Amino acid sequence: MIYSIGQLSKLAQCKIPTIRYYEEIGILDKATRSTGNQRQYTQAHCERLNLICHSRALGFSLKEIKQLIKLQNGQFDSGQKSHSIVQSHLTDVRNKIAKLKELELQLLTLVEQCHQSETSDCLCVSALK
Amino acid sequence: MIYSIGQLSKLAQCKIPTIRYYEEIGILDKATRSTGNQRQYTQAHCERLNLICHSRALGFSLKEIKQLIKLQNGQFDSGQKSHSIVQSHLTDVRNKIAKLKELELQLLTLVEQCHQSETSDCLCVSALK
DNA sequence: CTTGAACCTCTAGTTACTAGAGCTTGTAGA
DNA sequence: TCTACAAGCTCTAGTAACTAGAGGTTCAAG
Repeated sequence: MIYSIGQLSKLAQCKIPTIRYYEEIGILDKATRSTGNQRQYTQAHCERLNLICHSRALGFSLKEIKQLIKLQNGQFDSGQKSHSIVQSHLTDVRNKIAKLKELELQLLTLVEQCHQSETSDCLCVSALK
Repeated sequence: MIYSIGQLSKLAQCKIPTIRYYEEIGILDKATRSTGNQRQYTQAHCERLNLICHSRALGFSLKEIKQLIKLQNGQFDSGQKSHSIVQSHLTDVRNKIAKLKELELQLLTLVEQCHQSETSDCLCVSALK
């Protein structure tokens, strides 16, 4: 299964120039090229790109994402170093989850406020059920 | 309770130039100034800054954060518009939570792999208990 | 008063995209 | 085969969000 950059863009919900950028900086493996010099991506590229984009949307830097990719590829440094990297990411993830749950509660509070401020016009509460 | 920019920086875990940047673009209210022209921040500033920094760390853009702040200040547009903004953010938050939980699982898998690849040197498993 | 830390503004650089110009390739239809 | 349009290419430069450093001022402690 071979994808053009446009197809990959749609699959991974990631803009074409961004994909080129990721390839240029090395976080996404270089694509092979057709005889017309067009990029040819594989399913593995697609999965990698999904990981990158989701992690970016969650606030991880590209540097952090690179670390994760290395670890997922089984490229472990010394046990202690990999351990501290994984541990650090895990702590970060759990902090983000906690913070997002707080934010969720705040947004639900806003729903209530929105309902109270414009009872006749606001469909917030019914829409959330 | 009045804070200098350095104090606020420590409280909110946010760099001084970033605080200045946020004030300049208007996402953080302007501080009053001392007779020596130094910024004087309040507890309210501190709470606002916490919201901004946490939201940034979670991958929200400053534009999105501005929207949230407006809503929290009770500045509602028409009911339909505020509803769709809140709904959109709530959906985003829930998606991020789901994605983070996936990532957490992946990291826990990495813990196992790390353990298997370097059993004698790796303290991952015991450290997580 | 002196000294060093913390503050100020301003300029410019870094990271992470994003847009557009000008060109080539691929594909569908006539 | 030709034409037209969509999708691809590289390159330059701009935007968003910080970040660093220069050169100066203010503050606080000794």
